[in-house]
Amino acid sequence: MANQSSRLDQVFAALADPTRRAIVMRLCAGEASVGELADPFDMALPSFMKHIHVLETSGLVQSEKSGRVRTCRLSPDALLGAEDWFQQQRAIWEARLDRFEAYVMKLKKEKEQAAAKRPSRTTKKKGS
Amino acid sequence: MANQSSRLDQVFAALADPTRRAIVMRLCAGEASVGELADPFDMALPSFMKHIHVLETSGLVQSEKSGRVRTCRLSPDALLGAEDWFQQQRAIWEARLDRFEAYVMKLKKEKEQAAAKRPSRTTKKKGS
DNA sequence: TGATTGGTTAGCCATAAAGCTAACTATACA
DNA sequence: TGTATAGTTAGCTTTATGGCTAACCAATCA
Repeated sequence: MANQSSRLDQVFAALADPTRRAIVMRLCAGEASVGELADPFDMALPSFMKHIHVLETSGLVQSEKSGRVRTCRLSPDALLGAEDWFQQQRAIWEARLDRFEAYVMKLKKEKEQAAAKRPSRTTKKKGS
Repeated sequence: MANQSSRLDQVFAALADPTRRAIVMRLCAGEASVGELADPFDMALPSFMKHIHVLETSGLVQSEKSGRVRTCRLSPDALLGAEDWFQQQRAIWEARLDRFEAYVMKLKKEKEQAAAKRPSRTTKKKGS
């Protein structure tokens, strides 16, 4: 029934295509008509329009038509939303690295203390 | 012939699926076996393994098998690569905003100067 | 008014994606 | 040695994606 697919799903899916990434990059530099956007691509217009539509339903791009020309512009919110996702993951990842480092330091310290007590067992496993 | 699809394509495509994002999030907290990863999902193992494989060919995840259990870990490089892409776009976008702001300021200044010369035309268009 | 331009709709096709079941391999445990 | 566990392979189905052509509006321009 439902086309249950989150905003992030749509944004990442939109950005998974090189044509669409190129469009986004182009629009970062300023708004443009469909024709201008399509020009560099060796692709039939209807195919190209599908990409525009994907970008639009993902929320990355907005457009409006005046006269017979449709002007597209970037809507940076969706882009920032996706960027946030990365930063959250990185925060978790880095926290984990910190914990890992703390763990390694603890191991190291224990090992040093053990070595201080029994100075001859430094390289051996199974000392018990 | 060639399966010409860039690393960024693959990373974004991998992240476009909520199951795979969840796996990445889980792996941010530390490595895990396929079984542990699959547990929260109501999905047959072969289907789940496909997701792992997608993540692996995208470079986001690495895994190795010891005995009969395969352990997966995040490889943060690909994640950082994608994050970079956003930051580059944002840099372009912000530079453009700066230029736009400069342009608006210039317009404003010109308008003020025009108003100083002909004080009664402030709201009208087509003054020529 | 008639032709051009800019975009849109409709519909087709090939391939890829995401899920399933069934059957199999190989390690580990009893 | 036999059984349970952890993945894996093979093969099937349904739906989504990315491309095309052909035909069709609706503004502009001559």
